[in-house]
Amino acid sequence: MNPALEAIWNAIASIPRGQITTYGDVARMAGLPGHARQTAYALRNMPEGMNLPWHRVLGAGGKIVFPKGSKHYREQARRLRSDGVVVKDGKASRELMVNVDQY
DNA sequence: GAACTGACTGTAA
DNA sequence: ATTACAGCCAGTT
Repeated sequence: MNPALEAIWNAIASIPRGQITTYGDVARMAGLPGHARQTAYALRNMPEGMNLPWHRVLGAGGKIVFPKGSKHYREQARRLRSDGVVVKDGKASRELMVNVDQY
């Protein structure tokens, strides 16, 4: 298959609950620096069955890349909050998750 | 192989 | 804060 995509999927799967990252970071984790868009491609074309925490992947600065109010946008925001991540005005923050982890 | 495309990113106005 | 634009790079036309 495509080893690059598998590396990316693998990297995403390794993101701990309550933690967030960016497209560029995922690419770097997968050993593909500068391939942020490849991460996007991998997410877009990910198989149905594999339950990846795709919602923990955000754009640079921790912001949701989908158009605000779009279906995907709401979905991602919901999942993030479900992870204990604070989402404010399209941007996700890890600040409160520290507290969550402590309890 | 050229042209386009995009769940990206950083810089500039 | 918002918008435009130019790099970016693999995949698809």
